[in-house]
Amino acid sequence: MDRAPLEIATPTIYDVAALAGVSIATVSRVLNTRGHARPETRDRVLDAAAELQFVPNGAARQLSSRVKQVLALVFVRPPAKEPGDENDDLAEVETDLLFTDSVIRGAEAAAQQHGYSLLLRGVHAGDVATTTSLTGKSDGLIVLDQVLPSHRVASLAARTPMVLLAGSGRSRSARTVRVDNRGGMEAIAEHLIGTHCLHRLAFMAGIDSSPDSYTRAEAFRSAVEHLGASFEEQDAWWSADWTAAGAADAMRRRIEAGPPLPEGIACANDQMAVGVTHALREAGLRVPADVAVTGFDNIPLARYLRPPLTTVRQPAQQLGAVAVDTLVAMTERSAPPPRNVVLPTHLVVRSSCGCRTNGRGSGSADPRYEQ
Amino acid sequence: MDRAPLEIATPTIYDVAALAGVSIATVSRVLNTRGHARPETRDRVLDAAAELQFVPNGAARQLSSRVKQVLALVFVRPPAKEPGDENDDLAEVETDLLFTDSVIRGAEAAAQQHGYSLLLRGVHAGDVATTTSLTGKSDGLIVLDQVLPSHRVASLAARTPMVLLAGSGRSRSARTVRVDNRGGMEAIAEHLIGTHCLHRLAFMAGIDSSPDSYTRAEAFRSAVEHLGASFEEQDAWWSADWTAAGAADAMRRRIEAGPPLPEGIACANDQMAVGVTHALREAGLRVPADVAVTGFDNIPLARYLRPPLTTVRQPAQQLGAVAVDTLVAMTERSAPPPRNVVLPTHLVVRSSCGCRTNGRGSGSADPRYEQ
DNA sequence: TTGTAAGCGTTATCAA
DNA sequence: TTGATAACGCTTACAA
Repeated sequence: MDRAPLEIATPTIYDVAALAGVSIATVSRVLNTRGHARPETRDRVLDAAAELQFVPNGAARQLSSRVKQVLALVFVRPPAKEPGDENDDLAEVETDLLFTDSVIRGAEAAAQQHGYSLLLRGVHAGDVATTTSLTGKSDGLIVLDQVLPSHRVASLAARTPMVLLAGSGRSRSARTVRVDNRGGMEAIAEHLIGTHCLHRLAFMAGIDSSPDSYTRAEAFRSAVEHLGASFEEQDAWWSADWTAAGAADAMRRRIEAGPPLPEGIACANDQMAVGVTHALREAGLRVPADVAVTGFDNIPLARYLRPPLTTVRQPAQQLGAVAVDTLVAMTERSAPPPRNVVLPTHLVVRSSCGCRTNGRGSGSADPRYEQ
Repeated sequence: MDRAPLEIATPTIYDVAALAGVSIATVSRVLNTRGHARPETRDRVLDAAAELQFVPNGAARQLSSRVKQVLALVFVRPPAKEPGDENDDLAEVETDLLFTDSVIRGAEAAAQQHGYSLLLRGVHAGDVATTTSLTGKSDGLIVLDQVLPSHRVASLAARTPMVLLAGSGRSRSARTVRVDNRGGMEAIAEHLIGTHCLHRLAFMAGIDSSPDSYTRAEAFRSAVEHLGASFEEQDAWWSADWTAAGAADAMRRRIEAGPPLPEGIACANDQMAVGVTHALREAGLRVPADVAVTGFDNIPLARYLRPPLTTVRQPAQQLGAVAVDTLVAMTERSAPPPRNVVLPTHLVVRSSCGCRTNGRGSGSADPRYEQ
């Protein structure tokens, strides 16, 4: 308590050894509980380390042990906006990346369970240099969709453990983890057509360079046609982004173009479903009475929207977690990692498709109701 | 093209030097563009590095240069749920952490601009050990609210550059970055009382161990009383968490407890405002006609809710960015970092408070309308 | 059980 | 302009 605090800027293992009167090897062994030490020396070392508040230098440890205990996650950051209208744009960007956030969260949680930390890096699409440099700082790479062109993926994957996330799943060179987009959209199509007998359908897509968006659009279109409903070219709108605002704008334009409007609109994510609903309502149209609307993702607020949103649940956090598990398996060679993983999606039926929900009562907020 | 690819597991600077016929010192100089090299040797080195796809080992570089170019961000992860009802719980957890996600995003973006990566680590509240160990892997620490008890903060801050985020702002030992919670809640109180002449008000708080929640509750209560409206003990509900579901439950319980209900309910975040609105509507009450509801955060979907949510915008991304800027200033001693930063909040008036919004037309989706 | 010493792959300081 | 060579702080044989 009244002891003068030792003033060593940042103590090394040598300082601890000196204070405890042992060699650095002993300190290392004690601190890593490797080998056996006499209880007495053990205590001396521990005391010394505590007194100096010793924290091992990560770089040195990594260099020596050849293991970094770090996994890097690379994602695409939308290009920076002009300064000025900053705040509003930030809000939109935020919407845009909700999915990435969930993946990050899941990955971080899984990494932690394996004893790893997550190194985060947003890059511009195609930025090979920074992606590559992360290789030197981590034991393995998780690369989100759209970060690298496929030939780059191949050459990187040859040199370092790497998992490709949420892409088309077509890479031959890297392990891949993704979600069953196709199954989800087929379920939506079946529901709209089979249950609600809708015939004229449309799709609101996200950024058109995204395989996720493309796959969902394609799956929906082919399911719709296969089920005998129509899907006219005019009604395959492509919004500029994944946001509610972008979708609302696209919907307004479509409304101005004049009737006949489709009877049902499937959106590539939940935020866009919100935007579409908003625009329809502005124009005096009712959802779902006049037009049915569905989403994709099942964001937490989906069940509280009006009307509660029918959507597809995709396990975004699990996506990140599985990627980490795979990467750890590759790095530690503990178990043979699966080559390609496809996680299931589930239709979540609420009211925006036209299904009746007991608007009062606790029904609509009860997960059991939603299957 | 038809050259046999060199097979070196992971090439070092020695391999590059050998291939280029120079010393490792020269390789290092060329690659870091330090000092001058003859163009000819320069090219030889660059070619060799390219051919081997050389990527410097981060650990070695860090150890030698004493700079890691890594900033760590520590946040509290809610305790893990029991396996079993996994999916639904994940959805809730997700809601809960939106704020943290934004901070992370802002921090990552700022870090990147300074040339740093972000090391992410979720911990359980009070987990000193892992927090400390991050010290060894990074140049500085950003510690989110609730991670460490204050005496730990002090001792850690003495040993490593560190910024405390979104806390009470009371730490004497560490730099602090937070948001003007008080100003935001005062604006809400003034609006509800001054503009809408409401007299019986209530507050829906988040987790009660959170300084953010506490500060908002306190600020609202004192503003309300100062303005001559009433704030009765019975109506200071505390929901178990920050989620829509938790708030809906709390609201249902309050409704069951019987009238008189408050005329206005201020919530500590937007998600809870959604839950409160949902529960009120279940009970046949109209928002805002019967009860006004407000939020805090201004999440992207807020303007698309029904009714569009009156709330307080807080610059979550900027919070993370400022923390990083401060940390970098501390680490590089480039500029004197500010000791305590308080970022402004802004009232965003929409309709859930009782203000009229043109429900049709583009007004409600137009940011300019909202001040 | 403990200590000595050889790496780990860089950067950086000297000489040459 | 280049090349030896000494750190950097740790882990880990190998000896004692």
